[in-house]
Amino acid sequence: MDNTHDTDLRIEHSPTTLRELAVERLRNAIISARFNGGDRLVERTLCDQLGVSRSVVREAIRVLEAEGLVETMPRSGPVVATLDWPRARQIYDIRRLLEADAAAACARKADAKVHARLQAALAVLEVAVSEGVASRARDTTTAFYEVIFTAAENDIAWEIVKRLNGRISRLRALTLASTNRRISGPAHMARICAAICRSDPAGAAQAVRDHLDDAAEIAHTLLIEAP
Amino acid sequence: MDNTHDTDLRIEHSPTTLRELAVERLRNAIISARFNGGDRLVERTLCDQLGVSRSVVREAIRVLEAEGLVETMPRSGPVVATLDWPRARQIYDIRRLLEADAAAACARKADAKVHARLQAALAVLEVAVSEGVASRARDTTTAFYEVIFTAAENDIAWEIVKRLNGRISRLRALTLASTNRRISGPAHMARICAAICRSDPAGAAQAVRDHLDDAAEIAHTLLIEAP
DNA sequence: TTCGGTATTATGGTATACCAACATACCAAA
DNA sequence: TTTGGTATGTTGGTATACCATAATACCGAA
Repeated sequence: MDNTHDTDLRIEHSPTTLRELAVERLRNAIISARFNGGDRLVERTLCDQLGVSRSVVREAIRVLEAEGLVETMPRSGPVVATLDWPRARQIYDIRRLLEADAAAACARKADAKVHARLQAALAVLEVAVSEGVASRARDTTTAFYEVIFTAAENDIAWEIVKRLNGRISRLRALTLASTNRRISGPAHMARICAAICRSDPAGAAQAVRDHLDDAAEIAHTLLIEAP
Repeated sequence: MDNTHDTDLRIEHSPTTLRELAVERLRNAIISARFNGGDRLVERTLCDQLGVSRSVVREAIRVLEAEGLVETMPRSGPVVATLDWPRARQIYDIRRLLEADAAAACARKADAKVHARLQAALAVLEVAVSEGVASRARDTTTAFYEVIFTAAENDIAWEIVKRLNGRISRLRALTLASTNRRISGPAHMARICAAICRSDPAGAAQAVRDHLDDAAEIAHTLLIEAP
């Protein structure tokens, strides 16, 4: 009996708790605009809606607070976070810094496998955007960037970016799909992909910055002109 | 009766919940190394130590998990997060990006009041470091950076940086106080302060990067050579 | 009709109870 | 001594109870 690979028999059972399910369900409800910015999140109502006890709801709210999706104000309990332009601007600024850095690192480190993965993600993304379903466009873009951050070995930055994206999720869906752009969302991604695949860190970083400059400009228009 | 400043009479009473107190107490216990990386955080034990019910403890743990100070593994409950060099490296990388950007923005935006505030914070910091109490050095450095981020109007980035600093808190105290540096911690801060006060964005950003390069190198030494 | 006082309801904060799952201790048999 | 089976203890996950506070409704007096 060869015991060299004992770890192959290890049972890795990670039970999903109600809390985790509640977090995910609420997060999606917020991101998909089922709950809008400023909406009260009343614990007992959420209990009814989710079919769980208040303990679970409260802990889930703590998690979502930490993600910036929920704000708890004194005397009025948790509400869905609102987003104004100054905050959105900050989020785009931070993303620009972190995503450009990750793209550059990815361009330096990526091998042929990563290139293939990135190109596959781009293809899926292009289909999703052309189909015009905002949530699909957003999810496939997230997957595209995940390839980049994973290859860049920046999982902490990726966690931060994901959270920031959660906070601007409605904006993001709109800006990705926006048709009044000089360069479409997918075309921006294609430029990022091309720069990474020719191992051009500076070009990749610049392509990311271009994309985010564009997205931020659209977000600004959406937030300032249609409050 | 002039009602122009009705808001001056507004009572802004924000009650501090047990949860908030528990979060703060636990966070400090982790940051100050009373709990070390890998230590089990057993709920019922924490209840006894903190003198609160399990509800409060559980919600506090959810918050600290979100900050990255606590990790909950399947089947073994929450433990204090450990820190290895790859993760520390990422944290220093992200800080470098965000802090350099904030310093540059601060250098562009700061007026004489901000300069004075920054210089005052630097003076306090220098005293604290010379006194050799690590927690004081850390807190005063945090205050120094808070002036910068506030002036840069980057409160979201500041939240992120604070959290990241929490995760490397023990390292941070050691690197700030480290005496085997070509340029001391306070001297680095003085360079940052000087660049900001002469309104030199590029110089400020570079001074921050120099500081963080130095700190990361020391952290690397500490983590790799003394595991 | 307006206003003040009181009663009622809603809600968040906190404590406690219950249960399932896992870990550990103990004991008897081989 | 080793091993298997059982009992016991520990612990996290979840549900529920209780309480204080704030908000709202209601009613009577001016």
